[in-house]
Amino acid sequence: MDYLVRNKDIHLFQDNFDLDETLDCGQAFRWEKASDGKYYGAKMNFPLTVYKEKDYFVLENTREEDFLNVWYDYFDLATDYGELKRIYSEDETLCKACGYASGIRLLRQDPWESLVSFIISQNNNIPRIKGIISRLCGLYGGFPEPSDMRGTAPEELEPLRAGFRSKYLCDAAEKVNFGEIDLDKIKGLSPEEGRAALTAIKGVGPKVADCTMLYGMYKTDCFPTDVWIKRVLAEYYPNGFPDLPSRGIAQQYLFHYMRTKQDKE
DNA sequence: TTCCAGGCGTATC
DNA sequence: GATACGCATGGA
Repeated sequence: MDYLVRNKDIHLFQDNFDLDETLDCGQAFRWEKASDGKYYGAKMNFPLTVYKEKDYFVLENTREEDFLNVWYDYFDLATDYGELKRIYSEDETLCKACGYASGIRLLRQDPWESLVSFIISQNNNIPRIKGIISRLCGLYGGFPEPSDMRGTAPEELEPLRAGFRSKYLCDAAEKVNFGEIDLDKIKGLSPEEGRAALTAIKGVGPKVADCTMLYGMYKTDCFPTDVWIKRVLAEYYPNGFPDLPSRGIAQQYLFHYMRTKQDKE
C-alpha cells in the first residue's frame, strides 16, 4: 500500500482501482458523483469524499487513522486484484469481463447496511434502489442503526416509497434488535449456515442472503445469482461455473459486464 | 400502455 | 422440489 498524508487529505496510489467502476457497479447504492467530479458517499455514518487526481486518489479531509481503520478495509486494499484477474482470465468470458472493467474492487461494506440495501434491491432497479436508500437516510438523519428502527411500523416508512419492502425492513430491524439475528455471529458461520440464519427474515431469500454475506461480511465464496447472473450462466456456462477462488468477486465482474456491455458496444 | 427491475412469499401440485 | 402468480413503484 502506498499513500501520503497531505494537509487534511490522504493521497492513495492504487492500481486495479477505478472509482466509477467500483462505486457505481451495483454493489453499493450511496455513492453519488457530483458535478465537481468527486464521489460523495458513506459507509454507514462515516462520510467520505473521494476522487482521482493525476495518478493518485484523494480521500478528502480524511485522517490517517480513519483511512487505516475504515477505508483501507472498505476498499479492500489488502487484496491483490491483479493476481485474481490473472487467475480469472484463464476463463474466456471472465477474461472479457475483467478487461471490460478492470478497476472493479469488492467493497467491504457494513453487514446491516448491506442487509437493508439488498432487501430494498429485490424486484427493483438500481436508480430506484438509490432513491429509496437516500430517503431512508433522510428520514433518520443518516443511515439508521437497527436500534434507530426499533418499534418502527411499515406505515412509518411510507415516505421511502419502498412499496412491499417496508414490512421486510421492519422485520429485519426487529429480528436484529431482538437478538434473533446476530450479524456478528453470522459473520463466523459458513455460507450455508449464514443463509439459513438470514432467510429467517421476511423478504430475505437466497439471493439477498448471499449479497449480505458477500458485500457485508466479505464472504467471497458467496455467489449471488440474480437475473443478470442467470443470463451469464445460461449463455456462457451451460456446464456450470468453474471452481475459482473468491468466486463472489468474479461474480462482480460478470454482473457489471452483462448488465452494461450493450451500452458500450 | 405494457414491460421490467441485483426476488420473495404464498398457494398448489 | 418445482412452478405460477402477485407484489409497490417508477422509468423506459
